[in-house]
Amino acid sequence: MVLSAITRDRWRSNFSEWFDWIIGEAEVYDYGRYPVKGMGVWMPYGFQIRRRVLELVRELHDRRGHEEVLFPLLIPETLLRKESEHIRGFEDEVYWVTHGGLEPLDVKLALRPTSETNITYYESLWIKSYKQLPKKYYQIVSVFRFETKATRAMIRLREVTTFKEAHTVHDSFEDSERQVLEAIEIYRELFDALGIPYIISRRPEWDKFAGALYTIAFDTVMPDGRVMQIGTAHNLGQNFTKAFDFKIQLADGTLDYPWQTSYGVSDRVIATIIAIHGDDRGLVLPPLVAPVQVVVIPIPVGSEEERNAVLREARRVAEVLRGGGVRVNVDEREELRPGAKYYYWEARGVPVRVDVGLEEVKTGVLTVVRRDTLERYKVAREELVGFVLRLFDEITVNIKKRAWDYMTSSLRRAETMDEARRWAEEKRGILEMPWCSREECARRVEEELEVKTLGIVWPLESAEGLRCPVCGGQAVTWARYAKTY
RNA sequence: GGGGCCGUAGUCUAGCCUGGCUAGGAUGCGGGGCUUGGGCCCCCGUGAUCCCGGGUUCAAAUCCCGGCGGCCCCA
Repeated sequence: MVLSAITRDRWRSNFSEWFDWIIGEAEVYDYGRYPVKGMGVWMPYGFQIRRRVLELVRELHDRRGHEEVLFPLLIPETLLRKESEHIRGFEDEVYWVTHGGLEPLDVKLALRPTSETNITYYESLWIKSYKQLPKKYYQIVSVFRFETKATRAMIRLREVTTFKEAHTVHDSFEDSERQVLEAIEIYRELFDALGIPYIISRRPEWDKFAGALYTIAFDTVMPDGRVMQIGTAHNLGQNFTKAFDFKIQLADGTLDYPWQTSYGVSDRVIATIIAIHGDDRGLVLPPLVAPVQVVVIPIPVGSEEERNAVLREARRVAEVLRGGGVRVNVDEREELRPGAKYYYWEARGVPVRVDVGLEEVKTGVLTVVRRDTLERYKVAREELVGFVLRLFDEITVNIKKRAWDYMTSSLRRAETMDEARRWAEEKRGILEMPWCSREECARRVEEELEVKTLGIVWPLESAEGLRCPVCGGQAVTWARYAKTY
């Protein structure tokens, strides 16, 4: 019974290939053969992971007074064009419905790329008074973007099937600022619960959401060292309410345009769970979102009677676990040998496995194996539930720590371009450098190091006393750079 | 935006350059036997309009053109 430790060679050195392999192998997402570019299919196992993640997302929003709604998929061109910055940002990647049957439409209809416009329109109908505020809506829907760059399974899609977008309305700028902080808190809690590490940046002016005052973004580092945006929060100011002539009555009786925020996460959260926690054998799922938390593998040997005893014990073990609130599955398939089942469930990232053979039947001591480290434990049946529940916590803590360690190790600070160039040769992770706040200087860094500007450290960190490594001027803040998805 | 590689059973792949046999193998799937503590083995069977459209040719998976789709690198 030789047990090799986990490896992450393929995961690390050939991440792209690994990712495409595992989403198919684990039956999460079928991508690459739907006859429309950039669109894939959630398979049953993947759908269950997605559902658990969405349960968490809903809970985090509901708990803070958000109300779930559902708006139409089609947005008339007239509505989408109301806010000029907004449409300018999206114009070249909107899908348009131009015909109804054979009849050309008078007004083209957009497949929503995001829903600020049609939601603001309805808010202007529903909300009349400051007494109704703050108002927090959210919906979880498909959005469409005609990506011109290469599309990627779950990461860069033309149909993003899991877009949670929250939209809020406030009677003052201050309250909208408070709301941005709440959005950040929600996403912190979300990512913390999933063990996903992140950094928070304020996006540069030239990369903020089209129509926003500013954008705060969550990024994480993928195994290949590239950085991926996993969540954003925007303060929309009064840009959309003005464009829609949406006024409310304030406490002092005057009329004014309310303030808005919006914030979103997508399929990329699920892609990140897969990417960040995985290893060469496949997925490693946090118990919180694992469709199957424990798989029981019967090992039937010996006589008919002995084999039945093993099966009975396996089922009993599963019942005991179910009684403890654990999602458990007994793999009774006869056509597969135990070894094949181990590989099967490991690829799917089931957090804990329990083996039941003749030995376990005789002694009442079970063999428990954890997915994240593949460590084995011998556990008396009476202690199983408590042990497994504690093990869930341990796994959650362990994979989170492992992920954060990786993230932290991929963060570098440099104060000169020479240092930065040395960093760029590795091309892994995130670079932080003092910045004078001039776009020109950040652009120079982008060009020379072949990176993108993620933005500035949030919350704001002063770089007073330091020099901008590009122009030599007074630095104001720390800027972040990385190769991005 | 620019460049490169690729598309053959459910999946992976050989064949393509140098056109010509029944498109070969692995895996999967169905049946049978033997097994079962880390992907067992053996036998039988099954499964492909060679991505789509057009062209060249006596003959196209193979060569040419166009489209659709996937992957990688660079801006």
